[in-house]
Amino acid sequence: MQPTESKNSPFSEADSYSALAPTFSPLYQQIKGLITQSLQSGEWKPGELIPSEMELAARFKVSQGTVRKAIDELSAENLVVRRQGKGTFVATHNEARSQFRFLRLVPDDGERAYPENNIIEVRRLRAPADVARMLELKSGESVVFLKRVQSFSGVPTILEELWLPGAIFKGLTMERLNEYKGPMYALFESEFGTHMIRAQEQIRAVCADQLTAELLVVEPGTPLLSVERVSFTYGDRAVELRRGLYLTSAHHYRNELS
Amino acid sequence: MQPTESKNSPFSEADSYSALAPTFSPLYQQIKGLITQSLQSGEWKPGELIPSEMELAARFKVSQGTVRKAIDELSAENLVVRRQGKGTFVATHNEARSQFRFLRLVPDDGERAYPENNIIEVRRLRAPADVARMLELKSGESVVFLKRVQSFSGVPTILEELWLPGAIFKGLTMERLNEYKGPMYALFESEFGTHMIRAQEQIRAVCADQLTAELLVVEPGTPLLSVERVSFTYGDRAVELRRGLYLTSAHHYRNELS
DNA sequence: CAGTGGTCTAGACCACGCT
DNA sequence: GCGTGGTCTAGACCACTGC
Repeated sequence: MQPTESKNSPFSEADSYSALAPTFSPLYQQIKGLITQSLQSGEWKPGELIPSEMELAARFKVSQGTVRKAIDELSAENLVVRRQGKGTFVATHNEARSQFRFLRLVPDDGERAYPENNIIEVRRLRAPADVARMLELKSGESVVFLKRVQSFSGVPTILEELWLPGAIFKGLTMERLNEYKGPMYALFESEFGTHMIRAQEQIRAVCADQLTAELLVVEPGTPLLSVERVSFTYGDRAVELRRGLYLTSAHHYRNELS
Repeated sequence: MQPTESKNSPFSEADSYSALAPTFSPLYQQIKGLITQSLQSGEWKPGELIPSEMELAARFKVSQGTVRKAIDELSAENLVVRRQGKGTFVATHNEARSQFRFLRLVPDDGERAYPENNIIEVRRLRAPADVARMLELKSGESVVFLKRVQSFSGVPTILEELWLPGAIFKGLTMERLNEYKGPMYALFESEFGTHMIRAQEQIRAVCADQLTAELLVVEPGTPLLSVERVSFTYGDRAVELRRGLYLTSAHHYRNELS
């Protein structure tokens, strides 16, 4: 293992492969890249134990400290989880710990609880232009469309539409979805091998139209939070577009700025 | 410099000060705490250069690597900024780099630009109960109340009310505020010695009431984003309460989930 | 007890910014 | 050329987990 350009190791003897490559990146970044590749390729699946720091150091022929720094960053990005005395695990949505990771709507008072799920509609259709653009597909390619209402202790609060690339989410059925209690990302991960690592949201205020009002059992015109989300899996591939309408009379969207 | 409990250094000879202290924290965390104290006390002011890693290592009698790890975390928390070849600086809001750090409203298309500021009202008054609670004051203590409209290329978009502890923000006047172009936090920092390090927001959708509609030049009933923010300075002291109403017809609140 | 991640040290060299 | 932070290594010991 060598830096992409120039000698970097204290023991580099032969700097004879003099550089053409203009890009330099530190060793630990390259290690991080290699580990990420293994995550992406499925060599280690979500929830599994990855090799110990010593083993990885041996595999890549670098010191343990270098592997450590690579894993530190992966851990900071929530791609892996370290557990002292046990090892390092691939991050998963199938854990109590990550139930609320992507759910920012919290009750104004009272305990946080995961909402009930009510699937209204599941269809396969051709991607409209805007959806295709967001999901990095060609317009007209197959997508899975999904509509659902989520309720907190019986009160309908979130109306959501999802678009997913048809190629990845082939066998997605309403039955499969209704069995599930927790976050949909847990199902996406275990059933379709697609683990979400980050997402980007655009938030607006809108008024409920007629249909929305009926589904959320509010007056038409009620102000709602419009949340449009694009989610990404390994390698920053966009694999989900979500458009949600949140009722914020007893909940709020919480955000931490730093 | 020693860990709070038990020997930790490879060279610790005398472990005769056998522990009563039940709490253990790593050396680098303690160093981090000491550096934070110096930041809080104003030993190094925003924008200033702090001592080099070698100097700090000598001061605290630890290795450079330990100081490095402490500063790494402070840097990750945006309390300091490292610049290779120059040194480590105390983070400041008086920099182009941090203009948009706490402003999450971005235009749907076009370049990001800092909005114009229009102060409507500045008053000293006694803290209402809810405000006092949020700012960790006693009900009735003096606060500065501030109301303003912010416009993007002439279009009024944000209506905001601020409450600030009167004890800290004594000489805050409308003139002072109107001179300023950039983020208010830059002024708070240089004029009142209060540097904001993080904030927490609660977001809802609401409808514009009569007065709001006039100030934002929209129809009453227009849906708006309600953003309530509490900001904190060193030591997690709450020092600002902000209630904003954002017009989201040409802008959106952007958020990154990870 | 062995194995894992977590902390700490010491020393080397690299990349960068300035003078 | 010097001083800064950035990278890399090697080796020691600590804290936690599970056999």
